[in-house]
Formats: sequence, C-alpha cells, structure tokens
Amino acid sequence: MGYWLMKSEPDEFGIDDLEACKDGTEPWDGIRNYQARNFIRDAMEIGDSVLFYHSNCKEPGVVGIAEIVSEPYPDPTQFDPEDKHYDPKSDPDNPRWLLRDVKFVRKLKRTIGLKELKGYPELTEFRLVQRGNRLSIMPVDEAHWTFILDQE
DNA sequence: GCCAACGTTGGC
DNA sequence: GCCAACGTTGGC
Repeated sequence: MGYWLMKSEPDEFGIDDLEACKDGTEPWDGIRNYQARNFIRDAMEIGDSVLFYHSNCKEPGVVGIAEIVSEPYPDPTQFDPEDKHYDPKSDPDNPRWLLRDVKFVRKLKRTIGLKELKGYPELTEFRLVQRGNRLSIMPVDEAHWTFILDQE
C-alpha cells in the first residue's frame, strides 16, 4: 500500500470540489511533468492513499485525504485544442500523458500548513519541505504519513 | 506581483 | 549532447 501527496490549487480545484464530484471521484487531469507522469503510470496502485494539498494559495498545506481508484489511462485533455493542457505533440496512438481517478475520503479537521510542516524535525527528509520542490505528485514515506496525520 | 528554482526547448 | 533562453511553479 502506497502513500502520495498531490497538489492542487484551491482556486482551480480544491478539496471541496473533489467532495462535490459524483461519488467524490474525479479524473486527476492536467499533469504535464514526466516525473509525476511516471509515478501515475508505474508506481501508484489502486487503493493507495493520498494527502490532498492546497498550493499557490493563502494558506498552503494538507487539507484532506483521497484515494487512488483507477488504473492509469490517457488524459483526454492532451488532445483537446481548446484545453489549457493541450499537447499537440502527443500521439493519440501512444499518449504521452496519463491520469488516474481520485476519490474523496475525508477532510482533515484542520489544515496542516506548509509552514508548520517545515517546522517538524521528523519531516526534514520529506520532499515537500525541501528546497525548490515543484513536483505536483510525490511519494510519501509511511513514517511521514503517520507523523503528519498524528498532528491533525 | 515578485522572483527563485527548476523543467523543457531548440539552436548549434 | 551542451547549454542559453524561456516558461512554469508556488511560496511569500
């Protein structure tokens, strides 16, 4: 069983938006980074748990928990010229970008802010708090996962 | 809105 | 294959 952190901008798609989706489930589209793509394609498994993180907002931090509920499949937005994430170089016979469906599990009782996370010595190895981190999907060690939720 | 960090692109 | 230019991310 794996653990992940996935970032989303609450102005675009926050934890409340996920909860409001049909069955609380939504295709996690728009990933256009190869490292993140590889995690989606190769490393995630159905049933893995996800920390839902709000980025680029007033109070960045972990706000909820979600779950991976599908195998990887092609992200349709890469073939839509009208879409912000359109990628004319992606070959429909060999799609470059994949996604998985993500399902809402629950909101945290409170936001565990980035600033707070950076203050815990237990989390100095956590990628999120390391310098210049820009990955929108990253693995989370089980020990880090447990520690973070213990702070809830 | 600024800007540091970092990924990608493309000329050579 | 190098690397400068450019675009994006995301905290502040």
